[in-house]
Formats: sequence, structure tokens, C-alpha cells
Amino acid sequence: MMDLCGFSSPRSDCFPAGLRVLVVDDDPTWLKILEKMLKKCNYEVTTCNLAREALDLLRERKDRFDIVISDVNMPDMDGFKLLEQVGLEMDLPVIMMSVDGETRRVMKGVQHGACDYLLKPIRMKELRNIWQHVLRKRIHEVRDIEVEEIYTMRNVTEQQSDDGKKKRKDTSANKNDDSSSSKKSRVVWTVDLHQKFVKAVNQIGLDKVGPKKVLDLMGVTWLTRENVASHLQKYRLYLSRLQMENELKATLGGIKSSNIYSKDHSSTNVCLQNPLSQTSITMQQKIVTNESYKNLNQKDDSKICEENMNGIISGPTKTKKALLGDVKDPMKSNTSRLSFGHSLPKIEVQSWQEEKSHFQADKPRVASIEPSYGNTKSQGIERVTKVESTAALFSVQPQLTYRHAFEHNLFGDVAGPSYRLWEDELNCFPSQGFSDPPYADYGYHGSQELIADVPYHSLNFDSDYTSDSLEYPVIDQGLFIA
DNA sequence: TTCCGAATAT
DNA sequence: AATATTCGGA
Repeated sequence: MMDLCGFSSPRSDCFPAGLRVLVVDDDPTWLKILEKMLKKCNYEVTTCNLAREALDLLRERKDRFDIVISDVNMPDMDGFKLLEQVGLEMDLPVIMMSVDGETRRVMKGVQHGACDYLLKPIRMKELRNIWQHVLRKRIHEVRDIEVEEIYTMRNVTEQQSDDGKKKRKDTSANKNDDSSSSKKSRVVWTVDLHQKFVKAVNQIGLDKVGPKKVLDLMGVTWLTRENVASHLQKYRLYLSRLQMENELKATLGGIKSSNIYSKDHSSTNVCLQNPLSQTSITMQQKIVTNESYKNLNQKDDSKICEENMNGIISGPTKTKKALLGDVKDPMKSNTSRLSFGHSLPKIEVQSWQEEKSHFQADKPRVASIEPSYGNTKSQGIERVTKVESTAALFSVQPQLTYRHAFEHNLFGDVAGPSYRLWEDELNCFPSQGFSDPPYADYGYHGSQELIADVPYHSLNFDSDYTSDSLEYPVIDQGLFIA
């Protein structure tokens, strides 16, 4: 087992004690109460009644705190915003809290990366254990590094930073660290990241995009232009493919039936079903790429998107929030559903040991899964550091990928699905299944697993999660769909 | 020189 | 499949 004291946790000597907690709440009363309670836990407490202030504090010295506890409702800045910023900039575990336990909000919190969500009134017993999140994160970090080491053992030489180019400044937060020597971790384009990307692209305009501009706009320090370029390339491919499908559909007789690519694997084939489109598209792809890309440009793509979305999403396409809306739109295309009707595949938790050996064997870093959907040869879910591949369910299957993008989410490594904050889309959640989500009342309180032998375990969670056929929303990851 | 993007490599 | 790297050309 790991030597828990091994990782350079600041003050690892007496670990849980002295945990540096930043509490953010606009209500001074709560602030006081929390402070008191936290101090009773032997934590080192800093309070703050303004989110912005908190952010400043955090930015000032990002290594000054171990964990943040923040209220959700605050006048100066939405708690979620804060959460997001923190996740982005320093990657500290953040616990959210609020009085209401409204499912949506909790979910939103979790989706935004909260590692826990506490309901007020908060009691001691809920605070006593918050250090686990810090620990969990550390474990993850260590593991990530090990994994990377193993994974990239070979390409050691690497580019020596020859001249004084602007080197990425790398927030130690982002495990992008290339410390020690030789690791160039691959960028994982999480939904989150991709969102930023698309947002930037849209802002610039398809006609004027370039990796550089996008990179700048995205403001993700550790990304490189190459990263973006690569992604952009793929994105363009995606767009043109998208457009071609559109054209095809149009050609084939304006049947704008939404269900064309419906998931019914075996069902009576709809006249437009894939075989044709598939092939012809692939065949043409190369040729058309450029052209169509340009066309796409000229057509107002929001239109296109609308077309695509018609019927897939219930209700009219919302145009509010243009940016974000547009962002996801293209991805919405007929290639996916908003929700799908299978229960979440089962995740079998592996122990650290097992997993590790997996890596060493250079075996697929994939948890055992039980895909419940059709034809897929997909692996369904990954719960490990890198996402190697997403199921190639182009036409039909939505995918759930569990990415480490959610490192610090509530469930530790068995993260939530990687759908992400499509702000307005929470509507799309199949409400029935969620009346009693695991998030709300599940807690880590009292869980000992961390210090036990199976750090990555999510005991109860698992059963909770899988037992019922909760349906999960699928956010199209367009791009991630091959 | 820096940036692009297609092609190609991993 | 997803991302990185290369390389000829603006």
C-alpha cells in the first residue's frame, strides 16, 4: 500500500490536523460557525465573506490552502463560478454548501467539480472528514505521475527547450507538470476544455481561426499551440463531416426526420439509415473538406445547428446564451442523443494494486465494464487517468466517459459521467430517475476507505449508482465521437 | 521569423 | 481513435 505520508503533503507530519481551509460564505454567522467547527477539527481556518476576495486570496498564494469550502449563494459571485475558477486555476478540492439540497444544484456543483456538497446546517461530523478530499487528490496526483512515468518511459529525450521561448508556466495544479525530467502528457480534451475551445473558435469566427488565436482566447496556460492546432484540425474535420451529412440529408429528399439516426439498432430501417451515408461520406470526406468547411462558414452555423438539433432536442433550440449555446450546438448533431435509455454500466472497482499492475503490464487502463448497449465494442467507461479512446459510436451510441477531468469530484476516481455544464441542459435530465440521486444524501462521511486498503474505492457509491437504472444524460461530445 | 495546416507518426 | 509531431509553405 502506499505510504500515505510519503507524498509531500505540506505538513504531512500531522496531516489532518492543520489542514488549511478557506471558508467562503457571505453570511457572517455561518462563517463564524464554520470557523469554530473547523477549528475544533484542528484545521487552520481562514474565512472570507466575498467570493472574489476568496479568489484573490487563493490566487495570491495558491499553495496557501488545502481545501476550500464555499457557499453556493453569494451576492458578489456565484459559488459555482468560484468553484470553476478554482478548479481551473489551482485545482484545489472544493466543497460546496447550501441550504437547499435541490438536486439540480447539487448536481451542478458536482459537475462543476465540487468534491463534495454539504447541506446546511452543517455539523461537525461532516467537517471532520473533509481532509479526505485533500488526501484523495494527492493520491491521485501521485498515481498520475507514476502512470505517466511508466507510460512515457520511452520518449525520454524530448525537446530540450532550446531557446528562451515562452515556456508554459504550468500551474502545478495541472498534472501537466513536466517536472523531474521527461514527461509530456497528452492533452485530454475534456468536455470542459473543448467547450472553451469552441467558445474561442466561435468568438474568432470560423473564417479567421487559427490555433494561436484560439489558444490565446482560451486562456489555458498549459496548452500549447500545437495542442490547439491538432484539436482544431480534428474539429474542422468534424465540422465538414457534419455539414456533409446535412447536405446528404437534404439531398435525399428533405426528410428532416429527426430520427434518422435513431438508436434503434435493429428497428425497421428508416429510409435514410446509415449504410449509404456512411460510405459516401467517408469517401468524399477528403475531397470536400476544404470546400465544405468554407461553406459552413458562410452559412450561419447556428442555423445548421438548429437543423441538426431539430427533433433531437425537445423544444426549440434555445439561443439564449449565444456563445455557450452555439458552442455545443455543432456537437449536438445527429450523432447523438441527449439522453439514452440504458442504465449506467457497471463499474467494478479495482484496487490500486490491481490497477497498477495493469499499467505496468501496459494494459488498457480500463475498468471492467459491462456495456449494456448494442453492437458496441466499446469499453464503455474508463475510470483511469487517461482516456485512451472513446467508444466509436458515431452514429448511435452515446458515450459515457469517465475522465480524470473530474479528478476532484465527489466520487474521487469513479467520477461522474463526463457530461458537463451545459448550463441550460439540466432540463434534459430525465427527471424521473433523479428524484433521489446518489449525490444528495450520499456523503463520504464516515467512510474509511481512504485509509483502508482500497483508496480508489467508492463503496456504497457503486451500488447506488448502478443498482437502479438511472438514466444519464448524455452530452454529445461530438468531437469525441469519432 | 512565426504561424498554418495537411500529412503522418505514435 | 485521439493526440502529437513533422514539414512545406505562407
